[in-house]
Amino acid sequence: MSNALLEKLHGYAPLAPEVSAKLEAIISKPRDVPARLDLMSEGDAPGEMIVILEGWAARYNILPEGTRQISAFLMPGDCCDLHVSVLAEMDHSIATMTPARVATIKRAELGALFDAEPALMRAFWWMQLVNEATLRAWIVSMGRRDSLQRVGHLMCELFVRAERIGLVANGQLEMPLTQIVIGDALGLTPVHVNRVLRRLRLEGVMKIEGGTLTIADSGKLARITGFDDTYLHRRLQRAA
Amino acid sequence: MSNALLEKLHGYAPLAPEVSAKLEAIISKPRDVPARLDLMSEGDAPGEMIVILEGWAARYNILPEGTRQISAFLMPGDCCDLHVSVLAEMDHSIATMTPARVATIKRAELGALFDAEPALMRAFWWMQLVNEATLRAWIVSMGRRDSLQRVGHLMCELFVRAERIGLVANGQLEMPLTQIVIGDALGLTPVHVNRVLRRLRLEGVMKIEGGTLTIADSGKLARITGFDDTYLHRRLQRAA
DNA sequence: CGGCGTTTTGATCGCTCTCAATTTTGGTGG
DNA sequence: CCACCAAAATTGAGAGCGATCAAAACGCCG
Repeated sequence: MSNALLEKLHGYAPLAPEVSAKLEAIISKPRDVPARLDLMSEGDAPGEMIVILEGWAARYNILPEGTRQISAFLMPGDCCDLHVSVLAEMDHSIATMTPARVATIKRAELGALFDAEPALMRAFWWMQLVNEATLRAWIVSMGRRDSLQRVGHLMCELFVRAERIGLVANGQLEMPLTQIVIGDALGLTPVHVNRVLRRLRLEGVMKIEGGTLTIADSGKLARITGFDDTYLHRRLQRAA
Repeated sequence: MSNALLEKLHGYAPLAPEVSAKLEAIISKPRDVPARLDLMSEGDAPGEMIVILEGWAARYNILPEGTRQISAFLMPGDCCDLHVSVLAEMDHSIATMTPARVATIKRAELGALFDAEPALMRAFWWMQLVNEATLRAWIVSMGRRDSLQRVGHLMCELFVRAERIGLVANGQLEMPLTQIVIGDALGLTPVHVNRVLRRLRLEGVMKIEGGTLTIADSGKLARITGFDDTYLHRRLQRAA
């Protein structure tokens, strides 16, 4: 409850209380950051690992033509680069999409804790695997789904992820992403995102209204978009 | 020389001879597999880690409509899922694109070796990071580049990767991918891939002829596609 | 209340898909 | 070595999805 990261890891693989406590001990004091702030910039030497505790962020690249492509959304409990610190410099940037609360973990301390607590390392590995699977799902969307399916699929993903961390209430999710941002994530223009959202709304599938996402007919939405949430919550193998 | 994986790891972070030897010791005897064979299928419980020693493979998903989306190409030295074995089942398939020679490593043995040789684990981590960066670059291409840039960018990536493992001779690369496969990777129809390749050929930028890729004007190609190879070969940080 | 960014809607353009047919290539068996 | 076959490459014509350009309405924050 007190920490979105702990909660998330726990959801992957139950952690002993003393392990949670050890992890909590090396997480820095949270700090608040405003919306639209770069947490890490392309070209930076990666420093400490950043954890999102509240709010949303996104990984993105700016192309020579000035267009932006978002390749991932980060929600509470997500980490900005578990092991990027072995690299010399970032190949993309990460910015907050909303005001956010973040904390940091020193890589050396996390590494030491991994050595002491293999279960923790396994939990982080799983998190990393889910991230990778999400990247692949993104590629599938961009390559083989039309605009209606793309928008719907992304909303399905965000909804399921939000649900898992307790951000969904009454079947509704606070949706801080503008249509511009959604377009930057899906390779669409904001104008077209708008038309797609209207279509989904008029067909009674889902709507974004007043900054709130409501999925009216999840069955129909899943059918339209081909959404299959298994890539987000695969179970751990029984034995090591 | 004897093993593409060792060679690749060595390129990332020089390994002591005895470490290489230990790794080599747990790699199974290579076996030959024909082209278009699934090495792993979606839904399978992941077993041992597979290493490509010769030939090309690809990760892919089949969508409900029957279309295929490829999300990665695997070349000699690449691994089919370093840590996927913590998951219950594969969320995608991997198939050979050419006749190939592969070997396997038992996860438990690799894990034990990681514990004994941190440098080896770091090398594998780096490999994993490059894979992730490649996925992100793929997303950027799909979202923000037109067909000409997409095809050119993919060829740049494959060329650089092939170069690094000694597959390029006289500025030429044996290119086993059909236009159908290229289309499945880039979200384009084979017909359009064909037209794009013709344009690139007529403009004297690059050509695929007789199963061989030749980059005639790499500067022009990089300019057209916005290719920046830093995501493929970032240097390790000096100190831990 | 003013201003700016976002959302919304309309009209038109163009890149890529679709459908279709032909040519070329590579592999196989006689 | 040649005939044959299937798969891949190539080219053409036309359609459609999403982009672009433009403008108006809305909402939020100072």
